Order: sequence, then structure tokens, then C-alpha cells
Amino acid sequence: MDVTAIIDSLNDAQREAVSAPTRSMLVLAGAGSGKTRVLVHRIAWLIKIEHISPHNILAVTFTNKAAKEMRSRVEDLLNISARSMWIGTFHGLAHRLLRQHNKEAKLPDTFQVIDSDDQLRLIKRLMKAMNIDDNRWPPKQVVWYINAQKDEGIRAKHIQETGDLYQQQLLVIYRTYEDLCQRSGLVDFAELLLRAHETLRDNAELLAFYRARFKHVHVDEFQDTNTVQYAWLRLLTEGQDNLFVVGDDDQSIYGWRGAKIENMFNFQQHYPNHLLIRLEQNYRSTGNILKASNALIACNDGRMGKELRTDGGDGDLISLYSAFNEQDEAYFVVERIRKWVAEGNLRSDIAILYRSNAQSRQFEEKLMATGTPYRVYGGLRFFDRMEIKNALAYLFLMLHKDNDSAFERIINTPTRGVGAKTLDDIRQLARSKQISLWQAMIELLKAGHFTPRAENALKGFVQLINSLGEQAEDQELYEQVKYAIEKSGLIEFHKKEKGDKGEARVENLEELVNAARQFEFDEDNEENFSELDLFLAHAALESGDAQADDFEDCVQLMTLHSAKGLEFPLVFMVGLEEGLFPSQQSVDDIARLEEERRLCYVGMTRAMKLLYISYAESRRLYGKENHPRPSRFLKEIPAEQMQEIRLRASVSKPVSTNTKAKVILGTSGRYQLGQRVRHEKFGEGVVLQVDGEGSQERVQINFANVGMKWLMLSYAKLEVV
DNA sequence: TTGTTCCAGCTTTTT
DNA sequence: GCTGGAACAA
Repeated sequence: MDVTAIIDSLNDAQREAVSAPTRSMLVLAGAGSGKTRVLVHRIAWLIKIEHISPHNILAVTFTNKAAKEMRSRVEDLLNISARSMWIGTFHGLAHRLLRQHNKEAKLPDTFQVIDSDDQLRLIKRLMKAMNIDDNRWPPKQVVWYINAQKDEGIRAKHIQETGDLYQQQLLVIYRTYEDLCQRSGLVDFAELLLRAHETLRDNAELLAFYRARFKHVHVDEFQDTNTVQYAWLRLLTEGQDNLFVVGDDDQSIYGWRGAKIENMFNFQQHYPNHLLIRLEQNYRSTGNILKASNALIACNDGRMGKELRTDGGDGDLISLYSAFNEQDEAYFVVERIRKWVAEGNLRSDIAILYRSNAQSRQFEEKLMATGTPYRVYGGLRFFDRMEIKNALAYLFLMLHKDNDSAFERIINTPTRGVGAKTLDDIRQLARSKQISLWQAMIELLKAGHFTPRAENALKGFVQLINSLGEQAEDQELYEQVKYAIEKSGLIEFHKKEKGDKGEARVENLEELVNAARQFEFDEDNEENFSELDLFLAHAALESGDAQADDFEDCVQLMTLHSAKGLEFPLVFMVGLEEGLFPSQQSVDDIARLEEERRLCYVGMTRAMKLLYISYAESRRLYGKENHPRPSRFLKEIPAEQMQEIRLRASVSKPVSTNTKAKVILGTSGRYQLGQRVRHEKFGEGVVLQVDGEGSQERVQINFANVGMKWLMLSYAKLEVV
């Protein structure tokens, strides 16, 4: 292969980044400027032109999806298998490191990764055992505190005791939690990263080995790295000048999760020899969308500075719709979708983006009513579902009897007659003798401590878990899974659940068997972990997509956060209201407000051709009627790029936006907002909206007797009262 | 052990 | 206004 295949398709800036001689590099990649492309081509360049072995390349991403995509794109481009290349998420790579060097990491070789849900349960249990008031110290806040410390690389022992009782208690819980995890070999997400960092830092030999191995280190979405992640990267690359990072400070939207946008500025200090490259050529959006986005983000201070441009035309103006209320907003969006589809376009090219998940409901209802297929992103992921976690807990416990989280989860699921009293006794003994719940149960059984009923139940449980373990020895992975969910009675248990909920659960369990069948066991995985072990770790680290890819053509609904990295020809950004977007909690803090603005920027730059922005003048939130002001972000978008859409024939009250153009629909002017009319069947009502033109013209009327209705003017016989 | 009722809480969530 | 979880009663 020659050079041309790798760099011909690139623009000048991209080409410079891809083909530069080895040194640290910061690629400031604007939205839609081809940042993944640069990473992929850079790696291809190293392998093909610089003859670097894939073995010597490390690439880190944040999501499993991004990691997979990057690997397959490199492989496609070069037509080789790049298996020996380390590409993965920070968490995945940290896990791999800890597995391979568990001794150096001071972890038992049976250590287990726990997800955030397990972590919360663990903290709750711990606090109960410590008799801590969970009103003063809500477990969620405790978890947040602990993770925030770990993200900063701070252990309990590093924290100074203060006189503050609240802080003091948090610290005590943190310390106890650390001990408990260490004793039972549990590793939460933040711990994976922190432990991986410490392990390298404290083992000169290991560190030297990995520094020698990873001759080139690449990072995607660098603006989202937290303190520990960056420290880990620095450790690996210190003195080597080989850290290649790609990021966009304007798209940093995870500060609240510990991401440090400062890492981008610090990088420039820490790697003084670095080359800075800006990718500002945008291949996604029209000129108007880019101009508007540029203007909005320019309102932020402390940026590295970047302006997106396109060679394409200006395209359509951004449309702004001021809705009467949230119902009306949803109606408007769905109506536009109907038109778009009627014009022969794909539903899957449409995204509805909102600030908070709760906003999806309105749109779902309206979409459902019009029979428009849609898909909501977010929500529970496959491996997070209760039934799946229960099934996995059986497998966990069969493998590691001392895993207390698994024990707690399934000791009475399905119900087998083990009540609170029985469980309390077990917990008590476990705590006082510092042994696992399983061991405590065995001891109490031996001592004949329980009532006959409880004893039977527990004996049956022990037998069940043991028999699963015995069976497993000569079974394939998927057979083990299948056997476990059947023998455990989980299938039966969920079948009994009323409604289609239970049905869905059983289906999910069957899907789990499938997932096990498809699980790719990495035989040459340097360490001799069992297939089941790796499958369970996989389940914790990769939560799995919410739904398996549904190939039906449907409208995409998601939060602005989950839209990052995606693009759609038609985008609706909804709920642009003060208090909602920017969110109430952010308006008093400049740093958080700027993050909201970046979020808005991320949303706008998802749009390729058409962007609709809307807000409601009145919105029901938590059961209360609100009259929010339009979002300040609307005023930051230049009027030249916007047009205001009006469905209503008459404008009830002027809105405080600065749009130049106005598009007024439903112009016949026969009916006006607020006009009283009479329908021969429905009785009297008030006109709420007018929409459409000519024979398509329709009015929405709120009837005193039958509520809101949409009527076609050409059919409905209306009388002005 | 199960069903009921009451009550807080309520942005965003790559792993 | 809805939901999940905890506290109750049966």
C-alpha cells in the first residue's frame, strides 16, 4: 500500500495531523470536522508508513462503541487484523491491566467489577450496618462523594479530618467502603481507573514495560478525561513525547462527572514540544447552522478558540417555534415530521433532542397517536435490567461464593421463604466474624440456628448453587447460562409477573443466553480466566445497547448528552426555556452555565440540513404550571440565521426574540386565536391554533364538553359565536 | 411474604 | 404528576 490511500482523502489540516513525525499532538477538532477519521488514519499511517507494529499502539476511547468502530475502521482501511493493538475504553483497559497484574495491583485474582447500581446497594447496606442516618447522608450523595474523590485520585487516607461533622462522617464511610471492597475483592468503576494508575505508578518495572510497549498513545474525546485518566496517560507517556490527543473544548459536557476541561490547557504545559492542529473545516452542517453555532459558543470565555466553516452553501435558516405549551410544542414537531416523511424522507434522519429525559413523554404520546415509529435512547440498558442482573448474580455466586452483593440479590429471588429476620441473622454473624454472607449462612446452618422453614429454604439454596457449579464444568458458556436461569426458577418467577412486563423479562433472559452464545472468548488472553469470568466482567463493563438494533425506520429521541457524536439531517431541539435549558441548577454558576451553552452548541451542530428550535410559553413541570422565559441562548443566536415560525393566525403576544423573518402559516385569517365558535356536534369552544393552508387548513379548538380537537376547516361546519 | 399506601424527589450518565 | 422505595398492615 502506498501513502496516497491513507492521506489522499484528507484536507490539509487533517493530513498534517496524520502524517506528522512522532511527537505529542493536540488536535483541536471541531464538531463534524472528521476527528475519528484523523485518529483512524493516523494509526493506519503509523502501521503502514512508519512500520510500527500494531502491538506498540494504544488507543483509548470513552465508549465501547467508539472503540469498536475505531478498530474496525483501521482494519478496513489497511485490510489487516489489528488484534494485537490495544484499543478500548479507559475502564476496559484498566480492567485488563488489573487482571493481568492483580498481584501488583494488590487485588485477589477473583476480583469483580461492580457497576454503579451495585455500588449504591453496597453503600446502602454498609450505612445501615454502621447505623448512619440516611436522611442526613443520603446514600446517593455518599456515592457521589466517594466517586468524586476517586476521580481526583484521592484516597480516604489522603483526606484531612476536619471539624465538620458532615464531612467527617463522609470520610468514615469512604474509609469503611474502601476496606470492605478491598476485603471482598470488589472494584467499582472509579476504582478501576484509580487502581490502574496506582499500580503503574508504584511498580517501576511494570511502568517501564508498558512505556516500552506503547510507543504511540492515542486518546479520543480528550476533553472528557478526568484527573485520574489524564494522570494515567501522563504516566504512560512521560518523557516519550508520544501522546496524540483529539478533542474539542467546546464539546466538553461531562464536567459534572469529573471531566476536566483543564486537561486540554494543561496538556499544552505538560507537553511543551507538542504540535497543535485545528480542524475547523466542517463536513456536516450548512453555513447558517455553523454561523449560528459559532456565534453561540463565542459567548463562552476561556475557550481555546475555534471557528467552524464550510465549503457548502448557507442552506435554510434555523426555524424557531414558540409554542403555546408543551403539548403544542410536541404537536408542532410531530406535524413537521409528518411533512418531512410525506416528502419522501426517512424518519431515521430525524432527531428530537431534549435536555432531560422527562421531556420525551410528550413527544412519545404524539408520535404514538400518529402511528409514527420512534425509538427512545437512554433508559435501562440490557445488562442493567433487573432480571439480567439477577441471572448474572446466580452465575457470580456459583463462581465466587463470597460475593456478598450477588448473595444479597438472589438469596430470596425468586422468593424461597428467606425473610428479613433470617437474613439479618446472617448479616450479623458475617459482620461480627468478618466473613462473607455465604460462609455465615453455612455456619449458622451447621449450628442448627434456623427455624425448620428457613433451614429448608437455605439448604435448598446451597444445593442449587452447588449443583450449578458442578454442572458448569462440562458445559459451554451459553449452556451454563441457560441452565442457571432455568434451575434458579427465574424464568418461572418472571412468567408469573402480571402484564407484559414479565413476558419482556423472560424474553430478555432468553436474550442473555444468546449474548453468551455470541460472546467472543479471547483464548490468547495471556491470563487463564474462565470464559464465564470474562463474560461476567464484560457484562459489567459493557452495559449493552438499550435495544438490539432495530432496523425499522424510526424517529430518534434522545437527550442532548447522548446525541454527542451523532448527526441527523433534521434536528429538533426542544424546550429552550430558562430553568429547563439552561437548567435551573446551572444558572447561578458561570462554569456550569458555560457547560450548558456547550451542550446547546453540541445540539445545534448535530444538524446537517435543517434545525428547528422550540420553546413553550407555558409548561407543566412536576405537576405545576410554569411560565418560563425563553432561553437566553436564543438571544445569543444571530437574528440573521433565524426565522420565526408561527402556526397561529394571529399573534397573541409578541415574543422577546430577535428574529428578522417571520413565517406565518394558516394565513386565511378566518379564525383567530381565542375566538369562540360553535360546532354542531361538539358544542361551543375556543380556537387555540390554526395551521395549514388552503384545503389543508385546520384549527384546534378547546370544546367545553369534549376537550381539545383538531378539525379540518373544509369539513367542519363552524359557526362564529 | 405480600400487597398497600405514603412520601420524597426530580438534570445530564460514555464506564 | 409520576415513580420508586420504604414503611406499614394483613
